[in-house]
Amino acid sequence: MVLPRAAKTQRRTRIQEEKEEQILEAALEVFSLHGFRGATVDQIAEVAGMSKPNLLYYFRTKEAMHRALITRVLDTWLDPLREFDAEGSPVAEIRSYIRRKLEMARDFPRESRLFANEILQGAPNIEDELKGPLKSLVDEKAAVIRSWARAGKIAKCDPYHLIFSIWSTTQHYADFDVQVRAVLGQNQSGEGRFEDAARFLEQLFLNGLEVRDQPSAIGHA
Amino acid sequence: MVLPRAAKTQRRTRIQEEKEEQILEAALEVFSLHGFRGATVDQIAEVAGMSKPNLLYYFRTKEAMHRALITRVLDTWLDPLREFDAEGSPVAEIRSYIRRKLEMARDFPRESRLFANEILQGAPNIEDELKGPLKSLVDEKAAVIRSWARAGKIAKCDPYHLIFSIWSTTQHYADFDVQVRAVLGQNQSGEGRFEDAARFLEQLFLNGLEVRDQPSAIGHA
DNA sequence: TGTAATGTTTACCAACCGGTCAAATTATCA
DNA sequence: TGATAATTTGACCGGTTGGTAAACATTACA
Repeated sequence: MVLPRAAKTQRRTRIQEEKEEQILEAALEVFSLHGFRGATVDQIAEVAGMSKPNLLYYFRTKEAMHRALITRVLDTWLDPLREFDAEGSPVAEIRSYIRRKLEMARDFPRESRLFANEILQGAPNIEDELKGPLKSLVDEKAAVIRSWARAGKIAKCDPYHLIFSIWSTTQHYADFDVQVRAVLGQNQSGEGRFEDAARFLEQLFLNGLEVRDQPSAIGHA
Repeated sequence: MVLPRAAKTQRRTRIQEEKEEQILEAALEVFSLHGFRGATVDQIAEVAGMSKPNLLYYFRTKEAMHRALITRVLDTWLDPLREFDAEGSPVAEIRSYIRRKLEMARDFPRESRLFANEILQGAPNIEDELKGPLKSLVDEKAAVIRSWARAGKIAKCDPYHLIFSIWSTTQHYADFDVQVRAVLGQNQSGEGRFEDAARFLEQLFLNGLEVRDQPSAIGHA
């Protein structure tokens, strides 16, 4: 008898595990580049090196593939924020958070783009996950940052917008990679690019642009 | 005789001008939400309120529509950076640049998303424009920023990454709007959101997170 | 007004889309 | 080994895609 997907109570075959991995890898490649609607099953099948019906044997629909992929990526994508430690030193925590997010942008740009594509197109499939788990996690960490600010360990600021700005600046190097390369030119596109970005972002977030000789000459509004 | 598009030497009709505007408006709506491949001509035609063949009478192909749209948007999108004035006060220039970019993210989110979609998908149609006009403009402004840093008017920093970080933080509020709303919840999704973001970004870029009482206690690396 | 250019629509096409089906092939294990 | 279940494939389907042809309607203007 044909079991299109492994029955619920049955454990997965070795082949199933391998092929599903293979498919999700290919799906990541294609979805991250074209978004959900722009990606085609044929294309994913070709990248995965198997026939379309074979692919659809493991994931019955294009949407099921996308869902599986998004869920997995979203989970690992939030790891750096989870590690954000309330007990640690604020400066060290923020610096290492920036560094980790930047490393993820460098090492997993496709995951970043997949996520960006999804959000950009209105997040039709993960709205619940954004309003649920994501919001809870951010709320929790925002409270930590706020307590640091209240204790005078860092400047007073809106913790949510701080988190947004760390997300956006770091992910920019994955999502807008083409633009970054085009602007920097070939000379600066090498490995140094990553270190330059890290150095700048640490400076920006920890020290700001203020000239240190004139402590408070620059007010705001 | 049928002239699918206005002949080169002929000036454009009133109807031509109106309809092309109407089409590009609809195209912006659809392309910005689904990207190039994800958008369909039928959909654009429906939003524009005309039949598909009629639409294709003004823009012969989907790609021509997209190209016309991207070119126009890219041009106005760079206006704020063009206004960046070498003669002005660094603090005032940076602050007003942030403010203007943020206003554009608020008032023209579709334009921002269109651009983000294009870059995200590898910028197949505007690579030349990125490496040409865009790079030139950024190079020019980066030189200004560097001269400010050399003159001690602002802290020394990589001007390119500074520009990237202003782009990313401000455009984040347009491109990732769904996520921002989900995280902030309904209470903070109103008009105050914009002002909060503006206040935070000005603080971040002009003052940094440093506590002023201990001027240089926070080193980097 | 007449008429030629411009604008619009209906009907249509070939290619491609996501997905199905039944037959063929391969792995598993008593 | 043999039989049963798991995997793979080619052929195919109805719907959608970008785009075309030609008839029809409207505008601009002498």
